Amino acid sequence: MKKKLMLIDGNSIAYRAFFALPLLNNDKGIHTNAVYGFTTMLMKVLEEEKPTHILVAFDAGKTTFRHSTFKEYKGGRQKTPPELSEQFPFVRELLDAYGIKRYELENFEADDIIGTLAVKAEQEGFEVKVISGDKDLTQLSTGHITVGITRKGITDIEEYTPAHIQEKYGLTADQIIDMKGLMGDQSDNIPGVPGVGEKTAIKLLKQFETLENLLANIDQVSGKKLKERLEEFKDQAIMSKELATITKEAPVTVTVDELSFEGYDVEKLLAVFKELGFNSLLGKLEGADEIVSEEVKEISFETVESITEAVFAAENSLYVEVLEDNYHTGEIAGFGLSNKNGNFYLPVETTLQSEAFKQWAKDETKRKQVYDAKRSIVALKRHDIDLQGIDFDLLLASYLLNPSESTEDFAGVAKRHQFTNVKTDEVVYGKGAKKKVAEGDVLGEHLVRKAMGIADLYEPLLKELEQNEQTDLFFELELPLSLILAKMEYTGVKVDVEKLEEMKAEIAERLKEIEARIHEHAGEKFNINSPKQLGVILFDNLGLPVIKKTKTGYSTSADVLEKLEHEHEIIREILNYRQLGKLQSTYIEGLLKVVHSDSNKVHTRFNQVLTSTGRLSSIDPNLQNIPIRLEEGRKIRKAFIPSEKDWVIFAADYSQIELRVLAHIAKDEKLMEAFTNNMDIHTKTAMDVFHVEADEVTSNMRRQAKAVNFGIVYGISDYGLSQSLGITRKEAGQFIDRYLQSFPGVKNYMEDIIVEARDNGFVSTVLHRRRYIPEITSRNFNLRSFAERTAMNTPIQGSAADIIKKAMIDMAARLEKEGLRTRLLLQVHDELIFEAPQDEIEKLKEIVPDVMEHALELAVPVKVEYSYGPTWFDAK
DNA sequence: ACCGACACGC
DNA sequence: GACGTACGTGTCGGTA
Repeated sequence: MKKKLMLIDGNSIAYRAFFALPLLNNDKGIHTNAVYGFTTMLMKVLEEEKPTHILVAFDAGKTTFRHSTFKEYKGGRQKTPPELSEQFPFVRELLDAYGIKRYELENFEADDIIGTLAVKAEQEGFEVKVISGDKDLTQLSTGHITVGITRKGITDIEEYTPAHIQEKYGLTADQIIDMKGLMGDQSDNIPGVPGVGEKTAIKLLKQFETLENLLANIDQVSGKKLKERLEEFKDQAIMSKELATITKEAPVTVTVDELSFEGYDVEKLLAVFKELGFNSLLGKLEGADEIVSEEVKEISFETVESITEAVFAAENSLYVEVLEDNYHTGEIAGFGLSNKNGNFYLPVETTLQSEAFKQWAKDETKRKQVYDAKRSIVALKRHDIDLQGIDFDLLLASYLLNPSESTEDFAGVAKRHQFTNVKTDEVVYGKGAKKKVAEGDVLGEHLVRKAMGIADLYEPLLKELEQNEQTDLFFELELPLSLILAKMEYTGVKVDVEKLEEMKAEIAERLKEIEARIHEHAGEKFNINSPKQLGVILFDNLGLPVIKKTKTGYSTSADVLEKLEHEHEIIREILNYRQLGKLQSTYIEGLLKVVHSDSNKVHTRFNQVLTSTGRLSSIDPNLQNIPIRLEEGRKIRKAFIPSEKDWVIFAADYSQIELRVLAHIAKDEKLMEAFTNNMDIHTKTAMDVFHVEADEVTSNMRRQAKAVNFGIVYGISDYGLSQSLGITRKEAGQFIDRYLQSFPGVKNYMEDIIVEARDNGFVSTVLHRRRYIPEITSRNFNLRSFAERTAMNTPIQGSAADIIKKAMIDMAARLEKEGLRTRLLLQVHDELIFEAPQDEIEKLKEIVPDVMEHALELAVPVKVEYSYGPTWFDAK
């Protein structure tokens, strides 16, 4: 096996981790963010690189040999924050548990240790991988030494090979130090030549190759000022280069062979992870599963073969297990039940046939606490069992307490709330192809533990909700909504399969023709769906100009192709091919795959516990992204039809709900006035941003205003806006500034909400939905900016989600009250789609807008538009 | 089995 | 001055 040495710059990675992550505390009040970041980075690189040898190098003491050259070296640096210093002993402890050697050397920096060992190892035939957060290290890169520099956060690593350096800077790795000599390095207090930055340095080095050669030929430099500067700071440049040069001859006392890595000691490492509170990482430790799973305490439970009323109590924690993700098709595997009578395992066959169970299930006075109410309801409903009286959903409660935490498996959710007496599903059932229902007692015990977990967490989670003022949000909004969603999903949407088959045949024909023409243009056959092959055809063979690159090659995305449209006829064909191909594979074939053949219906699943803003998502099939924008795609909607003869599809959507919410939250006078007067909001925005009258707003101005409004609603950056408008970032930034000047109330809101997020650590919606935004205090500009946009955007998007959710609940109640047969089928973020009997249309025209518009009262009017027809396509 | 590129909706 | 820039779902090709 090839020997591979990994050299990690310990100080640098710890620093990066510390500044990239929010200040985490473990339960003992020790800060752990740097250790945590260090660990995640380590796990990732061990997994990816599989090194045979490793060393983590640290800086030793304050002074190094460089200080004798320049006593100000690294001067002006801020003191290491105590919150970070206190973490270093834990980093060392962590490395020891990993069985990774660490090393420091008096008078030398970690860089020098790494440089020296890298060269030694390369000479001994090793592949060498260096990991640091400091770009200086890239100078070490050679054919066998690759330097990985952490990018965003700490686990995203950019690989610097000589080729990559050449591509990025147009320089060789050796020239990196010449560049540093010229431009200096503020963080190390290396002066360089004042006025010379990266751009100038690269330009000069391309011409003169080395600093020495440049300084010997200053007369050939163009630019008077530059010449003078180089002349004046000649010595300083030489010294700077010297400071930036990593020595490859440090008196390192370890040999490369001593650094062999034998793999970590699982038990030791587990102990360290536990001490630090790294619960989320426990599961990622290979071999840890067995150890973790051994730790659950013993429980006793009873397997109930024949159910009588006596097993149930007034309050019951019930866990319904469906192993498959898709509970519309997957079967129930069993039940766990926990109440004051004891802990019970109810095997699936007997339970589903038990009349006692059925009666208990539908008795709403018998209270049930569950995990994932919607899943439980639908799974039971398929067996004609009506589950009523649910007054707690652990999954839903946990989501409301922190929507950013993932909710993949019971054990993970429970553990977050300190219930650990349950194994993960993966441990019990296995994963991937090996996943299967556990046998009798093993299954029983697992399900009982889950029921016990629900029982255990019921009170504490209610209390937490109460403390967050989220009791109403839980009981009045999300829990009732889950019942409505269950019904919608179970009802399903009827699909015109014949229509889809027709479209499939027609599109297949057209695709074939386009494909032939594309191959004709290209002069050869290739896979048009492969961006890689397409890139070769367009940019290598046809020689079209390269607009954008991805990290794997040429970009062939639609925005790139649109810019090339006039360069070659093939482009138009490819765009058409893509459009039709998307329709065919995702929407026609994809939809046909998930149609239930007995009913010709699709049963999506709405994920109620996924997004951090409070929106729903939809899968299997995703019915929230059915095409509408382009006419060709919109036709897909013709295949969505009512499930009963002579019924119609009735669709109602909120007009500009997010911007109305913004007007409400920000109390912006002009925005409120615009909505009160029922103005076209994009035209109004254009008038204010461009300072023109209504009749002077051109279509282009309106288009730009619309994009700005879009940006406000989705929290995009100036860069994002520049991309969508095809303008520069600077211009986009100016647009945003002008917008904010035009709507000072909005500007104030944006400023205030950021302060609020910083003070509280979270932002809230009108119905007290929360989203924590720890990165808001990050010292990393990117993370912080992103967090700020999140803080601005979440209350807007989240409150809009609150409103439509409330409308769904009110709507269900209203339909019930009016005795209508109309059924709610879908929610698509700002619209509700129903199927309805013809004779209820007139009634719906009145009540649907009424209910939706008054779900929550805002400071501005809320407007709903509706339409209906024989298919979803016609409801436009 | 997983990742990146791409494309659809809001 | 660079960083890398709404989210969620699904398909495909390419590689493991």
